Amino acid sequence: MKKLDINFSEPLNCPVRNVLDRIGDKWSLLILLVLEQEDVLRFNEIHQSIGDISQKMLSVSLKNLEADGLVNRKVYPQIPPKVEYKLTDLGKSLIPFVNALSDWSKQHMDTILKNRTAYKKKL
Amino acid sequence: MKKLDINFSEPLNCPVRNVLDRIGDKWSLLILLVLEQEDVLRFNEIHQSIGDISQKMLSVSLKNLEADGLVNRKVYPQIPPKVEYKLTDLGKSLIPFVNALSDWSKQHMDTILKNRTAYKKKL
DNA sequence: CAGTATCCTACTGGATACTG
DNA sequence: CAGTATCCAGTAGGATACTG
Repeated sequence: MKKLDINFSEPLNCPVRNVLDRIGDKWSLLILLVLEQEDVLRFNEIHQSIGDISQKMLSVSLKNLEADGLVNRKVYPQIPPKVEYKLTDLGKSLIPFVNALSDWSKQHMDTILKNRTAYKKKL
Repeated sequence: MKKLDINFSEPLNCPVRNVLDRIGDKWSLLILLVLEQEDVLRFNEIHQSIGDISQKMLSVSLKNLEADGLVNRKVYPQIPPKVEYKLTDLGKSLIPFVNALSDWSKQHMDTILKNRTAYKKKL
């Protein structure tokens, strides 16, 4: 058997797994991109920007992003409460790669969709 | 409310969603990276390279990648059967972005893990 | 060798209702 | 306003056994 340089099967050791576990969920990347476009947003602003995300998932995703240090959460102690979210520098540093991926997808989306259709017909 | 350039909530219209749905699963990217390192691999070689993937998930993931046109599947009609997998040009074109993401992750993994620990303590 | 088929669990994420 | 709490359904994915 061929020996690989990277041991992909060791999740803790594997950068791909590490980045994907955070990024590969349904909403995190979307939230990062929304925050990048608007700089600072409140909870409900993100909620409405994304549209079809539930309050629960927005809350969970924001917590995860905050825990990883990708998003900053600033609470204004007032009533009614006001909370602002923005990207940290670490979060910002990830954006170019996400955009690169998004561009690749834009470029090849048509091809991929055609491939899928053709593949189904072959079956 | 602020108006966003991209409508993220339209999955079919959203390149981020499109690329993520294929990429964000547990194994697809790993398979692409393994194939990139080894050029051509048979089913069981991929299986053993990744280590902890089940036969089922390898089969499913390979089918998806093949359907999208990212991986080529070549069958040698002989007994016992022999099937070779390799990246298509489309598949290869995705690799640099995956590697970029992987590099970012390598660079910041320690920071992120520390952030997570610190965040937990705050709770 | 290269998969399928079947069963099963655990987690993701949605809907709804409630709260400081 | 900015969330929690609770319940629930669908699915991703693992274990095992089997097949051409």
